Amino acid sequence: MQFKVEHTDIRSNARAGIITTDHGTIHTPIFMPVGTGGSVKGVHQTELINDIQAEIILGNTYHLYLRPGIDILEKAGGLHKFNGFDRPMLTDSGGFQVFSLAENRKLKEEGAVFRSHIDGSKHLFTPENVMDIQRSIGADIIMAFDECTPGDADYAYAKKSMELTHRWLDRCVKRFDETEPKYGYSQALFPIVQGCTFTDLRKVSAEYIASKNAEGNAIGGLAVGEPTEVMYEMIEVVNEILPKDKPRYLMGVGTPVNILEAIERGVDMFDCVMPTRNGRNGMIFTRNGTMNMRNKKWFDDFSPIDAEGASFVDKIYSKAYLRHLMVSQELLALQICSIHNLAFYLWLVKEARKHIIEGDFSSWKAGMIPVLSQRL
RNA sequence: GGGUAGUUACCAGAGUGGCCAAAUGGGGCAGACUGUAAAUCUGCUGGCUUCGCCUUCGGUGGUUCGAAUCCAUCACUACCCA
Repeated sequence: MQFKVEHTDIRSNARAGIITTDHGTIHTPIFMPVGTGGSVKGVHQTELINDIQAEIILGNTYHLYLRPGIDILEKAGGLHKFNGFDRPMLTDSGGFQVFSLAENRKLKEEGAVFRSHIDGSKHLFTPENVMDIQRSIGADIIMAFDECTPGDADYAYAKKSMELTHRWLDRCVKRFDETEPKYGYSQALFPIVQGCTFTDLRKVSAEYIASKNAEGNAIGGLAVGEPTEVMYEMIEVVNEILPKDKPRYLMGVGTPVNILEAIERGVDMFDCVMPTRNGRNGMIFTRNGTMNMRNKKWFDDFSPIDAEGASFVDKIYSKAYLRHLMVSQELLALQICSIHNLAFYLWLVKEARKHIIEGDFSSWKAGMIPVLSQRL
């Protein structure tokens, strides 16, 4: 994997770059649609490529390990072969599940003992086997196994948790270096900064992560309950330290506004379930604000879903029709909303990139922020 | 023509003397959702000048301190017998 910064904004830390992987190039800043179980829910590969123009998507170690299981993925020849997406992919390590499945897991130095959300069976994730699993899944970018510290953790817990993540990182790196890719193309390992909402911990963590000299670096443990302003502050603190010549990935974020704010602070990569999950729940993001497609007010609005939208669904379907589909619980509603939202997110980062290159990112962003959070 | 069962809020359907503005489900309205245990979850859903008041349980008239609940009668619906 290679990364090249093409342009850096004059007034901010925003930058435009290119990541090159064996499965193709990624133009940053980029948004990565989340396909936890090997599929971006409700969206075909052709739509991802042609309509949404996704350059990279995510998968999740925890979910893929539980189902279909690593044997099947190896037999398939890796996730790319299995799901038919021939572009770059990234797998999360399962670290987030250590956080989100908190009631069903136990943390130890060795790793995390989980109970499967599918059948209740017990499993152990260690930095070593998580590396092995991600070798078998075969994503282009794989993530270190971390503990995603809750946003409201106290200092003592946050410190302990961060230190555990660092020790786990060392073990991840060791195992990663000892092993080879399984399918003939290279994989990059990204470590993850933790430290919760504490500036000094974030600094310590960023320095530690930077010292690993990885091909890219991630910021984790944000947008997990802390105030938005604190999240921005943490991004600033961390990006001050993380190397400029490596891509920075802000994990799990976020709203369109969050993304522009983070781009301004030097983040290059994003992923979030929001466009797909909220989409399935009837929320549509547009460059003019958001709409709840279940609301009565759309019932006789026959205008296109999004007249300025980037995707084909925006023009061929009306708001009234989409509301009807949503209210009727038609599967097509979920697909339309997911495709629209992902296309919008990809449009947003592409537009940001364009303005970074053209040199007017800050003023463009300043104009977008108030509009994006409007409620239509 | 005779018999039986029934008629409850937008719909379906509990409730059979006071704790009933009335369970539950659906529908409707609104909100939430940030490295996906999420096509999910949470509120509200008779009216009002909302610590209270008013109007509702097919219609009307009774019994009772008190009725969606008991009685009479009328109307309608379903099924059964002719």
